[in-house]
Amino acid sequence: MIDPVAFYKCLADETRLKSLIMIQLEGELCVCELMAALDETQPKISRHLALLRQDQVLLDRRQGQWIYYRLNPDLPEWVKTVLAKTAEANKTFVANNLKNLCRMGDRPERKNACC
Amino acid sequence: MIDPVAFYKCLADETRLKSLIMIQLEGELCVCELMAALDETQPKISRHLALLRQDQVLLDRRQGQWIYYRLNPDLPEWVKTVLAKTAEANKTFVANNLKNLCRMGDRPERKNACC
DNA sequence: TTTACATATTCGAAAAAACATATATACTAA
DNA sequence: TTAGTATATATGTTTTTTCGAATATGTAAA
Repeated sequence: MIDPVAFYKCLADETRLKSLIMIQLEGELCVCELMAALDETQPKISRHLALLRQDQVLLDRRQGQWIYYRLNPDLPEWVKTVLAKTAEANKTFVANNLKNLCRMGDRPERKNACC
Repeated sequence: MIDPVAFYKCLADETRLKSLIMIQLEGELCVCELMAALDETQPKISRHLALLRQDQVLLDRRQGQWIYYRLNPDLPEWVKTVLAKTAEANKTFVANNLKNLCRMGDRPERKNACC
């Protein structure tokens, strides 16, 4: 059960919507990757992700020093559809941000520093 | 072209989201019908509908003293999908409001007074 | 043209959301 | 243990949103 108004408040902010779209497209992202892609401060990203986690839209997982966020697979079907369609139809909205996205998983030589 | 953040701000308020869902389900509703269904004041309904009109989500049409609001048929496909899925999946969210909905079109004997 | 009804808009106050800054926690490697 | 990196949270402030109340506009009927 999810409150539709609360869900849409999650999407009604540029930082959160871009984070969600990029996570939808990439599968999983950590805070420092989002900081680099969105060019925003750490507390700002962290605060918005905390909100998405509290509303059960995202799940988090720690791996070493990093905390990765992903979509909650138990979301209702209609919510998954909304998120998928939104990401698919708004790739240009995050195009410049995706350019600045460096995936740490793609660079195992960097064991101890983010982007 | 529609700004996805602005679009989701439209959905991020109980009055607006319920209005949109009911309009999606009913096809077209006027202000006084929404007032009765949502049990809210006239300026409040009117103000929220004005916002939805400004953002091109709704179109309005005057018929006599009443102004009917309907979905803008020229919205992008992904937006229409989001609205349709949201309405379909959240009928219980507006169930009590639909109970209080009196469609003036169904009562042609009332030529000069709303619900 | 007066009266009633439907809707829109304005304006100031209240509530909510977002922010920057500072600080706390947690993990890693030396 | 210490230093460095990543993330979270607390706090006070600013911005945005929402609201109620009053008022204005437009239509219809008498």
